[in-house]
Parts: sequence; C-alpha cells; structure tokens
Amino acid sequence: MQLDDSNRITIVEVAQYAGVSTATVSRVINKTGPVLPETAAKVYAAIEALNYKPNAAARGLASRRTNAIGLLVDEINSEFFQPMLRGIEVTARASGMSLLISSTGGMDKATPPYPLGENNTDGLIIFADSLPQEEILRLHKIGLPMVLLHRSSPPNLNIPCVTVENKIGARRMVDYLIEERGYRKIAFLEGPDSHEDAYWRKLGYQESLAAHNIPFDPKLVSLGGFDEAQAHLSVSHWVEQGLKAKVIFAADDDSAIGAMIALKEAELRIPEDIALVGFDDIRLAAYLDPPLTTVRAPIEQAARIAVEQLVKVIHGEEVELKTLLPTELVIRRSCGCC
Amino acid sequence: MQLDDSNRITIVEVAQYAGVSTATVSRVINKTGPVLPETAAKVYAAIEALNYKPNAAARGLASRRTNAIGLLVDEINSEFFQPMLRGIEVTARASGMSLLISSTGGMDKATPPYPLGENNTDGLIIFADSLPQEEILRLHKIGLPMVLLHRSSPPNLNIPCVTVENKIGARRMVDYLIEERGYRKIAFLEGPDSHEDAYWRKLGYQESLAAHNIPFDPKLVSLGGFDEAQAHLSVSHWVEQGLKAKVIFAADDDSAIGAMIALKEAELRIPEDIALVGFDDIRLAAYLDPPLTTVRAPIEQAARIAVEQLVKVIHGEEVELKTLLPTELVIRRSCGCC
DNA sequence: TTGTACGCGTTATCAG
DNA sequence: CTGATAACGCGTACAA
Repeated sequence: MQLDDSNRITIVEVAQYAGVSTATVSRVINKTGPVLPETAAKVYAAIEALNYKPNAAARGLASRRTNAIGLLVDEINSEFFQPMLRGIEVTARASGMSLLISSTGGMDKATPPYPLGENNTDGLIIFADSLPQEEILRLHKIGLPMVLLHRSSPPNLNIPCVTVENKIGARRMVDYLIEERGYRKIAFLEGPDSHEDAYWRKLGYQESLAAHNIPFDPKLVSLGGFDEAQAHLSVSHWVEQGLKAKVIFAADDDSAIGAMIALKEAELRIPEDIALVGFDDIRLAAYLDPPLTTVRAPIEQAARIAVEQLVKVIHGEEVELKTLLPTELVIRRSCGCC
Repeated sequence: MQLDDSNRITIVEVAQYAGVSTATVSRVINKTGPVLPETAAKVYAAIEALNYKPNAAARGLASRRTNAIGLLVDEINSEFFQPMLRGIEVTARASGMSLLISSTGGMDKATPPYPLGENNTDGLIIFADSLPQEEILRLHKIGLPMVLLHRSSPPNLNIPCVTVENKIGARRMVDYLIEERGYRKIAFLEGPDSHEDAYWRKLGYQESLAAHNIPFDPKLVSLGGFDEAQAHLSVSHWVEQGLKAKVIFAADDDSAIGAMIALKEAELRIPEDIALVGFDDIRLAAYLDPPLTTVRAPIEQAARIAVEQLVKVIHGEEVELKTLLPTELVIRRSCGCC
C-alpha cells in the first residue's frame, strides 16, 4: 500500500476546478493580496470539494519558511518533561506552528548530528545543555531564531532565554531550613555540571550558608546528577560513611527520590532521622512518603513563554532577552515541619 | 536578526567546490548510484568545508518523502506520556526519521484540523482516540502509512495496531482480588468511553466477575475517566452515598490517584477500610502511600514497536497486523496484601 | 483584482 | 561512473 500518486491533488487542480489561476488560489489560502469575495468563495469550494491540503515541502521551498519549530532536549527521561512538552506543544499549535522534537543525548557518530536546525525549522527551542555551545554559536551566526530554555545565553550573544529563579529558590529553601527548622549541617546533592539549573541552585545553597556564617563543607556535597539512580548511589555512599548532616537538599526532585529510597533502605526515618528536600515540584513530589518539601518551578509556563518568544523572534519582533520566572517554596512533611 | 540569505550554501555550491555536478553530490549523500571513492571523498570534503546541510523542504519536494513521522495524541496530560514519548522519539531518531508531534484535543474550529497528515509526514502514529474514525478512514484511503497505538483498527481496514493486553490484565487483577484477597464487592472506576483501553479493561473486570459467579452491579461502576480529578469526584460521591465495596479497581493509575485522595479526605484507611488498585504502573504508582497495586503495561516498549512497524510500512514491508504486549500484575500494599 | 512565469533546492531520468 | 536537465508544488514579482 503506497501513497496514491494518481489522483494527487495540488494547487493546480484546485485552480482548474475553481476556474482561476494558481496564484489566486495561493492568495486565498495565505490571505496575501486582494481577492474578490466571490472568487475566494469559489476557491474555498474547490478546496473543500477536492479535499486539498497544501504540500508543506513545496510551500517551504517557495516561501523559505517551514512553519515548524524544533525542540531540542537531551533525553526525555523524567517527569519533568511532561509539563514542559505539554506547554510547548500547546503553544506551538496555538501559534500555527508544527512541532519537531529531537533528543541529542547519546548520539553516536553514525547518525547525522542535530537533525533539527536551519534546514527544517524556522527556529529552535534549546533546552538546557542539549546542544554544545559551539553549535549554538553556529546557529546564531547564520541567524536562526532561537530561544534558550532553562539555560542562559553564551556571553555576548544575547539569545533570548527563559529560566526559573533557581538561585533565589535554592537560597530561600536553605534559608528556611536554617532559620525555621534550625538545621546547620545541610548536605547537598548537586546536579550535573553541564546543566545550568544545577549551577545556580548550588550557588543559592552556598550563598545561604555564607549569609548564616556556616562554612561550606565540600564533604557535604555529592553528585545527584538530576537522576534517581545517581542520587541513590551517592546517598548510600554517604550513609555507609556516616554522613553527619541532618538534612539533604537534593537539587531536583528526581534525585530527591533516589535519596529517599537510599535512606529507606538504610532504615533511616524521614524526617526524624534525616530530613530531605528537593527542587522542581514535579507531580510525584506531593505523593511521596513523606510528601516532599521542595521548590516549585513553573515548568509549563516557562515552556509556553519560550515558544511565544520564539514565534515573535521568527516574526522579527523584539523580545525580552532574559525571562526569569519566580519559584516558590512548597512546604511538606519531608523537611520536618508540621 | 533574520536568516542570512547571502551565503546560504546549497548543493550547487558543494558541487562547484568539489568540482562535480549536483547529481553526483546527491548520489554521494544518498548513497544512490555508483560513485568513485575518490570523487566521493572530494564531495565529503566539500560538505565538511562548507558545512552544508541539505534543505529538507527541497528534498521532500523532489523525492516525495518527508523523512518525518507524525505522532497524534489527544492531550499530553499525564505521566503516561513520558515513557511513550521517549520510546517514540528514540526509535524515530534511530530510524533516521524526524518526529512531529501534535495534539488534537480541544481544537477549536479556527485552527486547521489535523495539522499532521499526508502533506507533511511519511506516516502517522495515532494514539488511542486522538483521531476520529472518519479521518482515519480518509487517511487510509489515500494510502498514508499508519500504525495505531493503544487502539485497534476500524473494522475491515487492517491497519496495524500495537496494544497491551488490557482485558487479560484486568481479568487477572480481579481474579487476584477475588481468589487471593477474598473480595467480592469490587467497585470499578471505568475509563472514558472513547478510549479503547478503557473498553477492554472493563470487559476483563466483567469477565472475572462472571467467572466467579459474582453478579455485575452497575452501582459499583462509576466514571474515572483516566483522570485524577474525575476519579476524585466520583469516589467522593460514592463515599457520601455509602459505597458498599471493599476495594476499588481504578482503570488507570491516574484515576487511582484521584481515588486515593478522595479516600484520604474521607479519612478512610487504605487498604484497611477500603483497598485500591490501578492499571498501567506509571512511575508514581510505586511511590504512593500506600504503594499502589496495579497492572504493569509496557508503555515504552509499545511505543518503540509502533514506530518500528510504521517505518516498515513506509518502506513497503509487511508487518504484524495486531501486536498485543503482555501485561503483568504488580502487587504492592494498597490491595491489602503483605 | 487577476494571471503569467520564474525560482526555491533536490532528486531522478536520461544520455554520455 | 558522471553530467545535464526536467520535474516536484507552491509563492510571488511583475504585468495586465
């Protein structure tokens, strides 16, 4: 069963059926240039009758626009992506754009690098560290519209970016742990080096410590990697070696889950023996046992805004260079409150 | 900042740089037709030097293939989609296909219906009830390759489909509740009418009842809608009216969560006062309090297989018409075991 | 307000 | 093995 080439209908057939030229059909479809209402009606009738759908490739070739935006992510490996993808998809569709998605993680050298780019999209949403800086540079140089999501622009490039208040969020969390809950020994499960959210969250942690005259202790920091398994490993290791902290701040909720599992395996009670907090407020957080204290990041909203901005950039409009969305402390039982 | 039209490099530039014709460049890129190794080398060098990327639109126009597959979903509104999207994306990329995603839910009449289709993809993955039957029919008639995911083919159409063993899974769950746990009054939170998974799961429930000589009681069935909020509502309603069941079987884990919240609000203990089980085994299920007994559905695997089959269909190869993936009972505490 | 005709960047069919 | 060159379906000056 192959595509039926015989009765494939193109703009030519529509034009003939309507008794006008292809140019007029094009004008009607794209609402470019004036057309008599009655002429337009004939065209619409023809389109309806023949069930005509414009060929995207031909349209793209002629107009040099694909009407598609691309989303580049590293790997769809966490609940984090559900609200993000939803926000991006919905907004893209509302803007009349198709959405292309590709992950860049674990690409072997055989596959063509970066299947998404200037050749098949009008613009790109680049998530976190999904694309190496050199490639971002190249795309910027050739003028491809881009918006960065959960990362900031490389220096001097001024690419619009949409992020959440990572540093302040982490800062507030640690302030709260110190001031309200009275903790002084706060362990930190940091995110991956390459991920900017990770960088800022750690900075917020350190700033809060400094502000409270608590010396930064590298032994209280281990890799969570924004990853359940990695965090599990690190925390188990800590437990074996007799971690002195009374609370663990996981840099994201996924690593918090890994930590929680490790602690339960070690038969440590949360929060009585050791408290635990995270970052993001993914859906799971509220349902954990105990429910996880965390910092809520407006993931879906960030995604929507990123797409809206990308569309503006594509249309040549001006946009904010840096959008920072507020985060919010969400207190649940895992921190020892209540 | 607009796309830099000036030094846009096309196949022509590559050909000139390499000192060959565009036809040869095309042959090298697509490995179609014989080319001397040394000629090929020159072409590769030129591509590298000029950083040439083929224009997807032009390629699509000329070859009548887009090298893209489309995914149609109703709405990205649940954790269910994370493994599914992951499976689809990874497999699509491994097959050298771009992935277009669009949701069809809540489309107003203004937006063009079904942005994905014969005009911009080589084939479609159609999830559940994301597309009305008439549209499936139309696409089938014009010969667009399709694979149905979590739904079966309309009668007489023989469109390949990939599903999980819903009926057997539900049947085993209820068998277990009756035979091992001794329940007789089993309430059922059914899924949405339009969703085929919902249909089969209910049938499995009914078959098990019948096999154990337990009369089917419509009062024990309410709408969960594969939706947390809807299930919450229905269960609260039940509680108010004094539900007589000792266990609730939610047709998916999302509705199980809604049920769990409603039960907790009513200060009913799970499983002591009333037990609760679900279907799917989304990641959350294991972390609920109490952990949710459920039926594991191989969501990511189903997605991978669907894409593999679609690619085969696109290449004109034969595929299984019906793929049914096994489900598996996952016993956790919410059902009253242990 | 409408039609003609050229070009968009590739692939594919021819000859050579 | 390689090179011209005609499609591919549509947008858009330019003309009318």
